This record gives sequence, structure tokens and C-alpha cells, in this order.
Amino acid sequence: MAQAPGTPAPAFTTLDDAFGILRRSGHRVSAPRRIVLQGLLSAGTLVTVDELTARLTTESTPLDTSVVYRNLETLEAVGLVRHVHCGHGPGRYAIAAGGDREYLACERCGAVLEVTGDEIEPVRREILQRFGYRARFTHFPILGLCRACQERDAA
Amino acid sequence: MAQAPGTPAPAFTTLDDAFGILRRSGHRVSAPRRIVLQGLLSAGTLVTVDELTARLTTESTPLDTSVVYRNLETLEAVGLVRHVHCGHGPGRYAIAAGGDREYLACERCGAVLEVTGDEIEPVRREILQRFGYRARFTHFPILGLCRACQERDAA
DNA sequence: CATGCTGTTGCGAGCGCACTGCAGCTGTGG
DNA sequence: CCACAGCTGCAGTGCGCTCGCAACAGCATG
Repeated sequence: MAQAPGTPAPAFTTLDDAFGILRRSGHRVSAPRRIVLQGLLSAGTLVTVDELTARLTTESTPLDTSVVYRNLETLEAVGLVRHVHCGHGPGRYAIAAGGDREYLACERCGAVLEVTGDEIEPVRREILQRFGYRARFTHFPILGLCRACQERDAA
Repeated sequence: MAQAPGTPAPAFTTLDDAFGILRRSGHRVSAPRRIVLQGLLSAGTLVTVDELTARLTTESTPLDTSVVYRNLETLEAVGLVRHVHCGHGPGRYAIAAGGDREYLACERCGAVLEVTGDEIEPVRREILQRFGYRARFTHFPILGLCRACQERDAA
């Protein structure tokens, strides 16, 4: 239920919405910021900073990875973006559209399944009952084998 | 049920047992190897490479971190050691005593709860039923808040 | 529309963790 | 005791991410 640390879920629909949210929280709407947000929106899925930077650099002006990192951090702080760490390797970012999401990732093929807090609640309840831990898979997903990789294993 | 990738569970009881296992799998029992294994055994809990190196360097001869990494890798390959990644930060290593273990880690205080595969099976079953993923928490734990930190939050 | 404050950029440097290459050394089976 | 893998020790590399700082540019304000 709770969103990323100390942030409401804005659920913006247009880029201008997002820019408004940024301004209202005391941030500026700079060119790199616009580009990053737009790039993330058009990517649609989880992307790494390098992927995002590469994609956005070819399409327009050069873009520094440190700037991308800083912007993603800012965007995440106001709730427009979230990111997840799937096993080793770099973090993956996405637009925070609507409520919170929890993740399952495949250790073999890298597939990431995104589910809502409600869908995963029974799992969390099971864990809480048995071990007393209040689990969150918003930032560090459940890792394992997806169905396809299990079937590939069976063969 | 399955142990770390492609390895039986040796369940050694003494250091000499462990050395025998090493030799039988075509590895040598060198001084650093002995020291690392002994250090890990006497640590009792999950330790990082840096902690282990520091602890073992003061007690004896200098020890290179790359050697420690390589030895831990070898020891893990023969099933004497395992390691887990709790959130950000370095991996944590422990003696692989007996069957496989799965982990829950607290994002706030860093506490790590170690449970058996059997204990966590109901959780895995729930996940498999609902999402088709065969989850493993042997290498990447369930992250969340431990009981103590939840109570601290409530207050 | 001009001004100034302050958040942001761009660039280099740096950090933590982990891994690699290689020459020289050493445990081990014969 | 010997020879030959396997291992050590050291320096160096790579990746993901962060920081410092001077120059720049949104944005509120007059």
C-alpha cells in the first residue's frame, strides 16, 4: 500500500502534468529533465541508465549519465519514477504510473513480471505470518525462474 | 531442495573433512584457503569479503582480497560455502553447513533471518500458484522489515 | 522585460565492489 | 623427490554509481 519512501502517488497522465508536479515541488523543468522523462515514457518498460542515455543521446543532444542519474533521483523523489534492482547488474527505471508495483524477475532470462500490491498481498501475508517480516518487492523483486524457463529446463 | 548451481551438499563437520572434500575435487589445500575457511567457520555468521580479509589479516599474514574472492568462489563451487546479496552493498558469505538455506533480510537494520527450504516452501508454493515463478531466496533474499523494525516504526 | 536567486548542468574525478592477467611459487600425486 | 597443475600476490580493469565545482539557465519577482 505504501508508496516509495515518503512520497504520494501522483498518477499523472500527460507530460505537462508531470512538469506541473515537478514545479509544484520546487524543481525546475530543464531540458535534460524533459528529455529523460519523455524517454522513459516512450520506452514503456524498465530501462537501465545506460540504455536510456544511449537512446536519448542519439535522438538529440549529448546527455551525461550523471545528469540522468540525478534526474531519475529527483523524479523518483517526487513519485514520477521508480526503479528496481534485479539480481546483479544495473538498476532499471520506469515511469511510476498509478499505484505501487511489485516485481518478480527471472534469474535466467531476465524477464520481469510487474504485479500490483493487491495481487501479491497473499504472499506477503504468508511471509508475515511465518517469519514476522513485512516483505516488499517494490525495489528488490522476487527472484526465481519464470514459467518459460522452467519448461525449457524440463525439456 | 536443489543446492546452489550444480553442487551436492557435503555437510562437513571438521576442518579436515572440508580439506578432504577440497582435495577430492582436485583442489589444493593452501595456506590462504585454510585461513579463509577457518575464518569463515569461526565467524559463525554472514560476513563480507572485506570483514573477513580484515579479520584474517590482523590475526596472521597479509591476505589479498582477490585471493579471498577466488577462494570463496572455489569453496562455493565445491559446496562448502554460500553467499547472499542483501540489497545494496557487498555480498555476504557463510559456511554451507548442511542443506540449503533461504534468507530474509531487513532493509532497515540489516538483520538476516536464515530459514530452511522446507520452512519457506509454503511461500514458494503461493508464488508459483499465483504468478508461475519458481522463487529462490538462497542468493537474493526476501527483503522487508523485521519484526523489531516494524515495532520501532509503530512507536 | 530585466534582474537575481538558486537549482541544474556538464565534466572530470573518485569510490566501492568485484574480477582478471600474469609471473613466480607451492601443494600434490606419482 | 620431482614435475606439473593449481594457486598466490600484485597491479590493473571494469562497472555502477556518486561527488565537487564552476558555469549556466529556469523561474519568481519587481
